[in-house]
Amino acid sequence: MSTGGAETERQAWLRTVAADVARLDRSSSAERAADILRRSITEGALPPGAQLSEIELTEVLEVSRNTLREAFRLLTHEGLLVYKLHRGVFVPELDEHDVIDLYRLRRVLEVDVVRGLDDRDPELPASRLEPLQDDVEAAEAAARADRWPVVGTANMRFHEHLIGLADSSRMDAMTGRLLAELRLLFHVIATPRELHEPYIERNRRLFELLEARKYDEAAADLHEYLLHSEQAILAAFRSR
Amino acid sequence: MSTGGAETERQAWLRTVAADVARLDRSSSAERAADILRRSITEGALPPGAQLSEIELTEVLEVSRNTLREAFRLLTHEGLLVYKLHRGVFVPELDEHDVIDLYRLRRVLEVDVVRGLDDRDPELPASRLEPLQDDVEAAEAAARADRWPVVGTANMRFHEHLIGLADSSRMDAMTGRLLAELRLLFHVIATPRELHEPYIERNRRLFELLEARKYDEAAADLHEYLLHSEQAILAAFRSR
DNA sequence: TCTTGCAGGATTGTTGAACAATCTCTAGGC
DNA sequence: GCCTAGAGATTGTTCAACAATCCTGCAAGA
Repeated sequence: MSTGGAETERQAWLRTVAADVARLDRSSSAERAADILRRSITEGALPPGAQLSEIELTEVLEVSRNTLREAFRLLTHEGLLVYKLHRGVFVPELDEHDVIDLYRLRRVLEVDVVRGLDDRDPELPASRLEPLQDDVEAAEAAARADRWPVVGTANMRFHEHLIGLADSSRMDAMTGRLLAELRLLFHVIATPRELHEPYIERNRRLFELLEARKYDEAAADLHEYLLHSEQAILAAFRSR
Repeated sequence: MSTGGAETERQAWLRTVAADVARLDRSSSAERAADILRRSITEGALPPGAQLSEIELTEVLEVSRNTLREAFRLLTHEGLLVYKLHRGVFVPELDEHDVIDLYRLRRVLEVDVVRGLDDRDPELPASRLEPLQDDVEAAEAAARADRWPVVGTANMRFHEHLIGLADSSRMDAMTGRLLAELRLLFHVIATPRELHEPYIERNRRLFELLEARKYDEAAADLHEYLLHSEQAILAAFRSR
């Protein structure tokens, strides 16, 4: 084995270790509290418009008010909570304008990632697509089990992994935020099946196009896909 | 004056008042502290890699540790500070990889905004371009006065206002973050003149293309512009 | 000489209580 | 019925304290 080969291997190992360390380094209390609240919000236990009382949550989460407020700040900057000065924190109520705004950004970012794959194709190993395949299959399995919220989660993860192909930490962060806000919208829609079912098949087709390295075709497909999804949500929104 | 005209005028006024109120309603202590720190960082008083001591800053800013930590959180989510658990907050040290990442996002967002102006052209009043013109002229004036950091600020504001044409609050937020991080990069570069001078002229050309509603041409120009800027920063970065 | 292990000091993480500022809601006056 | 005033509740901010963790320097051993 050459020295160069050993060096890159060592670098790769160092990277995995660094990732592990970063995972262990979670700021504990505040972030743990934020994790619990995040799940409560994205899973709909805390509906849009709900107010989060400080004293109540300090008891439930067993953290001090200061730490709880730090958790609030974290979630505020993820778009999952909004502060109203001297009135408290609330789960935001998004409207049609937000749908349009969110989807505009999704289209810009996701389509650009797919289109950009052309340039970096040679260095993109096929294994990078595996997470996408897993997500597609997870969605299909959940659909067979009639578990539509799970389908929604798998579909979201598909798009997260899609963005991940760009190797851009900032795009990942932005996408995480966008998808979290999108989840907020889902909860005002009563029919999760109609909302998620069509995209199982579309995600599979998109995955197959990527696998075949037909990136331009995939980008065009994705663009139309997101327009379709936006219209579906807007329609559901208006008729509620 | 027609009723419709008066109505939009009134709406515009309401918007400015709302903005003023929002400015007064700032969460005071924490955000005020964050404002001061933000300036210190973006203007280079706190160089990349510097650690921010809590006890020291509580004395300087005259706020409690808790409030200061809240200010830290705010700046952390703007990308201007990074937390290291049990070690403190630091001004991040960006590298070439970050330059590439930042510029990739700038290109995607800014070019898309300009290209998208085509669709909403009829409803885009010419007055919307005024802030851009002001920025161009501010940069030109500052250049004549040989004040290159001011030129840099004006150039940045030009791009902020450019994104503002999209009327997307989320794009505005993202751009604010991206440009703040970009400022961080500028401070490792010793020659502000070479860094900012070429773009005064390019911004003016871009503005004139927008004024002439040649959006496709403007988008192509902007794309090439950002590639050029990225290369300039990368070059300055490597030869430091 | 270099590494390893161990205090000691310094800094951050978290808590709880306290008070000031602001909002909400109810009661009373017109 | 509508407006105003004040009580009560909630948030904004501070302070002091303690626990947990990190960094530094020094001594012991290979």
